[in-house]
Amino acid sequence: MSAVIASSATSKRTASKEARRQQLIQATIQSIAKFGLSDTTVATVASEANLSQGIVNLHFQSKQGLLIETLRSVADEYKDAWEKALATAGPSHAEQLEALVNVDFCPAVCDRTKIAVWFAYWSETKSRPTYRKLCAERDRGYDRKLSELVKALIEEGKYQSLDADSITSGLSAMSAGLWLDLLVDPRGMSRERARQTCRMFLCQLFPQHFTPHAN
Amino acid sequence: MSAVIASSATSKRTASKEARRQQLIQATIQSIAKFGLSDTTVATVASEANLSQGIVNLHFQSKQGLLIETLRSVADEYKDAWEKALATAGPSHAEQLEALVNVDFCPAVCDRTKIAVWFAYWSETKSRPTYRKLCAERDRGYDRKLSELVKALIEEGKYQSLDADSITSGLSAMSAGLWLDLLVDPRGMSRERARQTCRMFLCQLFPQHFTPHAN
Amino acid sequence: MSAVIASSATSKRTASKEARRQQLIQATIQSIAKFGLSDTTVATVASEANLSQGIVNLHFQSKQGLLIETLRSVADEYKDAWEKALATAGPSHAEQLEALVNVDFCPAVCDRTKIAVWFAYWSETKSRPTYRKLCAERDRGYDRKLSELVKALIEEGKYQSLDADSITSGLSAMSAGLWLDLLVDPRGMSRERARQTCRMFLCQLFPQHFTPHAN
Amino acid sequence: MSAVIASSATSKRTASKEARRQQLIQATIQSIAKFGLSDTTVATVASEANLSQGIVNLHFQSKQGLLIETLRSVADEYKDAWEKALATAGPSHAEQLEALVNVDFCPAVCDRTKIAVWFAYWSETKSRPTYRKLCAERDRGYDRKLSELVKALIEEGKYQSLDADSITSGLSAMSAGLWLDLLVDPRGMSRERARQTCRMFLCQLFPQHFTPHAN
DNA sequence: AATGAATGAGGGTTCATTCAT
DNA sequence: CATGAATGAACCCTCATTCAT
Repeated sequence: MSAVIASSATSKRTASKEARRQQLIQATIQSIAKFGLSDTTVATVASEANLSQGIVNLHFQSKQGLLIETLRSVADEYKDAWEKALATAGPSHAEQLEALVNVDFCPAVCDRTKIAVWFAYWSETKSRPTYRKLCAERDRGYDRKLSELVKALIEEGKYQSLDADSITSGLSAMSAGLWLDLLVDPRGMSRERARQTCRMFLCQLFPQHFTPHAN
Repeated sequence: MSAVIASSATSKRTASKEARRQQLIQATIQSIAKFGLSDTTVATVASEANLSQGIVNLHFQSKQGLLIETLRSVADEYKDAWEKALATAGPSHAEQLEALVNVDFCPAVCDRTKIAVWFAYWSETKSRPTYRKLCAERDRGYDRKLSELVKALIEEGKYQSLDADSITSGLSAMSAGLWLDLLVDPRGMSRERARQTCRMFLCQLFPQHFTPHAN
Repeated sequence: MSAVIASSATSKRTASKEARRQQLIQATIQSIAKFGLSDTTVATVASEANLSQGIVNLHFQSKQGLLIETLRSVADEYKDAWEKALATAGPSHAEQLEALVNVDFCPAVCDRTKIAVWFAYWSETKSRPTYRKLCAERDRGYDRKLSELVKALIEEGKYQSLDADSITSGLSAMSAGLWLDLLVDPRGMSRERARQTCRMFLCQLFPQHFTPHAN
Repeated sequence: MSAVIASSATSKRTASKEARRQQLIQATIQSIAKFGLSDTTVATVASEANLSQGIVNLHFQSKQGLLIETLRSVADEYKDAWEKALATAGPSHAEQLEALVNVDFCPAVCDRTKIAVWFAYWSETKSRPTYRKLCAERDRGYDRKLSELVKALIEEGKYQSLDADSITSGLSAMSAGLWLDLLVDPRGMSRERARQTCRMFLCQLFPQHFTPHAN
């Protein structure tokens, strides 16, 4: 579904090239998780990938290029994940909303190394327009979908006291904040606890649609 | 209340020295906000402070020392803020809880440059034990207080369906996530909107204690 | 005989790497001789070698590493020289002793740039244990051999008034002192004069074995 | 006798000034002995003297100035010592020669910190004309006197086989070499052993004038 | 396509020197 | 006189990038 996978269907040479790029992107993710973004150098990436120094500038024009492609890769993967989750989930608005929220805590997406990458880039977003653009794209689609579903649910359930925008912002923020907990204090927070926490709020907000323990 | 202010009352020589340290810490905050942590160099800090390069190693032994003191300063300030807020607020549990939650969105604390600092350090927390320790200290006190108040409110209001731990984690996470929105997308989020978002959730969770529009 | 020459017989890649190391060591010797040890910087060495600054840390981990390898190189060369001299010289004790003493004044060893290196390191020996260790190793073998030969000659010639230890120390010291003269006042002292001076003392000490002008 | 002492007889202010200079020179000697010349900084000197940083540039124009005055001080002291020794010793040539040689191993002169200073400067003599000049002055007088006495003794004792210049150079070099031993390997060499070593050579060279054990 | 030796700009740090106190 | 905070040039070292192999 992603551009990456698509291109692997071309000639062998191109495929090999793409494989190298993926290898380097994965190594970059590992390096950022291990050493942090400031201590991630071309050398740490190459070493993580068991490849030579010069390889990065061969496949990406520069270190900056690699970093951007890495962010794009993580963002693409995220988008693929929630699009797939929505496609797989039941058709009701509640089911769709639950699927969307749960994506943030499924193993494929909610991986500590990937979370490390997200926060690394978010923290530099202010000084790097390119990062912001990529991050914003990620959020735009997700938030729009989330907003749609929240609005639908409110209408459906006549939850008159609820403000859709606040709910959307709040749920989205809660996810991000729980990710932060998973990153900073993995002992105090787990994927499962994080998921339950979100679910609890859904139960309180939409009692007609979500009930405790119903997972 | 903070060590910084207290020490400024000592001898002129010491005060001057402490003033320089504060000046450099403020410059560091500005630099991190402007350029990001990876692009914050001794040169950018010195320039931001309109001082010479050598000054950093004169007052802090190293760049690393300055960065740690900067984090400590922001963390101290945060702690001072919520302790003061609790002391100022009304005595009821609801009032105390509201005060605690609101602190995160008061101008002194919820400043975009300071938020940039928080996320910069959080994102390196995995590879830098010292950062984690300092950040953890910050959260420990706050979270404990938050947890106490949530539990008291649940008991008071007989909110039987609520799980105190989930509420605590969720509220705390929501704050952090809203900060992230303020950092990454300041146009889409404001301090006021963030505060209202949190309040909306409090209203839903504790309808007996919090009602809409009652600022 | 030396490790350097031996290794040049290995693969081209390794040889090239070893050649660079040698080039840098030679440049270091030149720099120390020209500017003194305190004024020898990575820049002066790189410039002397017509290479870039970064090269030193590429082949030696640090400047300190280069300095130590330089001392080791000079010390190894010295050891090779006197071992070879002994192997080449006639078998009699007197011939062996003469060869050993003469080594200190042969062009390969008694080069003003190398002498400059010796004294540079000797003068820092007190504060740098590594230097002392390397220098001590050099002296140990030489002095032991010198001592052996002096003792053998005393026994052979029944020189009852001579104390072997004093002779050994004295001859060894005289060589070092003559090197100093060559370093500090090259106009007032020459290799040849230095050699003759030593020889004169040998004639006086061991009249049966050494006679003037017999060179 | 030295200029330093002489000037201390002037006004109180000047005396105090001179005292500070002496204090700093002594601190410099200590620092060179402790850390080596390359690691001797204005800071180490000031610390050794328990004074503030700026003091060096107050009393000497520059660090270089202090270093030169330090060398001059040690050289002056040395000259004073041997002049005094000659004045005190018996009138015979042999007595004068013995006194001159012994000066190099008397506690006042043959101090390891001072020897460290000598070698520190000698090793930089090639790149620093000023050092060479000061060191040369020291040697000139001493060597001339030594030469005179050796010549007188040769004539007196009809030591026809001896070459005065070689003897002079040899004795002088031996002294320097023994100093080096004292500096580099203080456990293997002592002032007393060094003195005995020189004496042994004198006995062999001038048997009519020097006899063993006649301290 | 891949390597890794080499480069050199720029990083943090040291330190001789200056200067207000 | 003496101090020590402040400066800035120059140090060693790192690292993204280039290039011959």
